[in-house]
Amino acid sequence: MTRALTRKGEATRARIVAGAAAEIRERGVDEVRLEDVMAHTGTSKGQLFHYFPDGKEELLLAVAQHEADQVLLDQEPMLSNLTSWPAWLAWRARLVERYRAQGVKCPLNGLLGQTGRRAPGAQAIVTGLMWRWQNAIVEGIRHMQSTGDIAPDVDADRVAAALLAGIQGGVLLLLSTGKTDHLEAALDLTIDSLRAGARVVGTQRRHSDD
Amino acid sequence: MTRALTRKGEATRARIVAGAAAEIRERGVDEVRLEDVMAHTGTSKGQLFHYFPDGKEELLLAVAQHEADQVLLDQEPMLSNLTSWPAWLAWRARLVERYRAQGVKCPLNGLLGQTGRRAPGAQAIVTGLMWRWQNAIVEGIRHMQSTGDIAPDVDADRVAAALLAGIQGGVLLLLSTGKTDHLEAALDLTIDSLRAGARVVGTQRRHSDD
DNA sequence: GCAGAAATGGACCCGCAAGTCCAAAGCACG
DNA sequence: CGTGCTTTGGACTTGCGGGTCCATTTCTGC
Repeated sequence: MTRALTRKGEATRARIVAGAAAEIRERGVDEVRLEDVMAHTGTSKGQLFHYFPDGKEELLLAVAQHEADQVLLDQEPMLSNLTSWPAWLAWRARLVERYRAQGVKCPLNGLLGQTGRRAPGAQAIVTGLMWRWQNAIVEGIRHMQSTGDIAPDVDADRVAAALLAGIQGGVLLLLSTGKTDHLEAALDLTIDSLRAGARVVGTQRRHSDD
Repeated sequence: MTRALTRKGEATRARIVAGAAAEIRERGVDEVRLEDVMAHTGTSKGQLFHYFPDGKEELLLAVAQHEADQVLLDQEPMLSNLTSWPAWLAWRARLVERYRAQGVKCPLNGLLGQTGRRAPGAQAIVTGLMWRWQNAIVEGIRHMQSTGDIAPDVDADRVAAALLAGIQGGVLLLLSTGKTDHLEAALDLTIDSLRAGARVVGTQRRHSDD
């Protein structure tokens, strides 16, 4: 079913997705008309329906996937290298900085609340994003456990779940309060508890087997 | 500008709000047409615009306020009486139970993401809700500090902010995963850290390195 | 029971934006 | 170069749904 796309066609398609994503980030899903996308990307209605035969729904899905990928990309290379406390702090800083800059214009907002209802596939995209996100955090915790920086009895999955929840909620609250206070508090308290855990365990230890 | 409302009128108005709220919870804001509300509440278009002269926007605002109040009411009397560890646990249980039952049908979803864009006032409603919510938590922490159950050097505002973020994120994740794992993890880890704090106080120095 | 106001019903209007259609232009490759 | 595709442009259709309007009924106070 993949239609033959020439290089030119592919470029146009990408331009549409990127433009639509920008527009949506700026003004919200249900404020963006196909006409806006056309104007903003210099395309015609014929093109839109040529590249997205199922219309708006298909376009929105493509945008959602694009934005989901972007969310994780924006955290790299920190997110994939949570291998020391400075690395964790750098990641924390990047997150706060990114969302502070972004302010109210949140892709997640559109992704989950709005796109979610219309396109059934959007749900899957969000779930996938969260899954990848949490996985990266779990990896980080496990690695820190392997170096003895985090106590081995810490439940990596559980803490990662709580941390991810804190981040999501922090961003959500950023949307209504305009402040990053909640995000920072959630990040700091969770990370602190991870650090404290290593000490409290008492035995500063290397660990290879379990 | 409060129009004179007879008892009957007031009842009708309330019926509209409650019916619209239910409908929206069930199917999402932008899937609900005025016509659906009419059918579901047994009212006519004339009535809708009689009680909500500004149309859908005004109705949505009323629904938002209604739902926001409900969110807090559902946590009572626990939320206002976080005066012992059993009380905290009861509150935790109520939250999890409530959201588990509610599943995907989340008023917040509609409130923030969707209503938020359209109605400027909706933002204020959400902010108000969060403010009241967090305040109640702060009160709880302060009370526990006054009884010595929580260490006095705990920053109540900060922990409450983190906890609220965890809850919101947990609910958000419930929407895409269908599981309450994140919500429970966030609640438990934060509450645990509050309990642990009491014991550790004095012996364990807080790290404040930079 | 009789003003006057509130409550109700529902027909109608109207604009908007998604989606359709086709004709024309561009391009690829033999 | 010419055949058949992808690509592009834009006019047109269409349905949906919010909002308007007014006629009718019901209620309230006197």
